[in-house]
Amino acid sequence: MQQQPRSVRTIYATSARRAIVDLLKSERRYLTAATIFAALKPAIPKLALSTVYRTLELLVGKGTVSTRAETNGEAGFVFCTDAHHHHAICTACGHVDEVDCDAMERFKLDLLQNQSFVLDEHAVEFFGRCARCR
Amino acid sequence: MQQQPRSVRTIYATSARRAIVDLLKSERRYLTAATIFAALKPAIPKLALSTVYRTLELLVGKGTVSTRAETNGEAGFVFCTDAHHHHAICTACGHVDEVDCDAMERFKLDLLQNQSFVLDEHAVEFFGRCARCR
DNA sequence: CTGTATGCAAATCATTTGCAGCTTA
DNA sequence: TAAGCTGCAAATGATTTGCATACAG
Repeated sequence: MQQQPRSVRTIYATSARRAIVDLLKSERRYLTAATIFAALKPAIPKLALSTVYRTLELLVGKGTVSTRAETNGEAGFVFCTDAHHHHAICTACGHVDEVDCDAMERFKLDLLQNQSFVLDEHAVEFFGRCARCR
Repeated sequence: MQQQPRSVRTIYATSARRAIVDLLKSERRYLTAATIFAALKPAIPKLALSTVYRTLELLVGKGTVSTRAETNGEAGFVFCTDAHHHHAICTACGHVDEVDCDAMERFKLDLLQNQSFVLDEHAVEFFGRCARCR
């Protein structure tokens, strides 16, 4: 079940890619492809929306970016680490923080004891107020 | 911020609606509009996909059905109660169980004490093995 | 130079909508 | 009967893809 090395493909560090990663890194909240495109278009006039989509797909594959479906059907993207974690989303500013898993582990044990459900995977999103907005 | 009573609209119990609800009730796992359509088409030849969508929208509004985005971009729908709860999804059969919130409340307290994050809302999905598939 | 990435425009595909005819209450 | 539904076909809107050209290494 190993990932096949498929003849090493060199990934180029182009200006478009750098710009997209930089934006995601500085924003740290869910952005749609269209939003990213609109934000960078002025600085990079020849940028194409398809390039944004292709770059995001690449980043999600690398684990550098996490994605989720927004309520309106669009996809949102955030910069994040690839370690297992969950998102704490501020309802005031949209800032996305990562939540460590220690508390989650305790919760998992609790769930097993009280509902005898064997927890393998979980997807969690928390909505509340971050330190700055409190 | 109250919901306006908007001149009471009578909701008809049509055969198409009954069929869709019955299917969701008996399956108890995430189904896409297309899947539902394909499953009922043989029995109801004149059924239209748009009717399936319109019915699902109605059910989600009533709280009878819960929806989520599948990985391939389609929307999945499950029958469920309208009380606040979370889903425990069996990775073997896809069966969706509801998880009560007591454990969640304890988790919330834990999160506040250890990461000082004020939890307002949360969206959780658990993946594991249900009693039948264990 | 050579393998990658990009822009552009056209193609997909799930979901939505307008409208005239059909049903339910 | 009237208020709600439904099917049908066409419209929408996000995302994807083919291809010739531009660029990074």
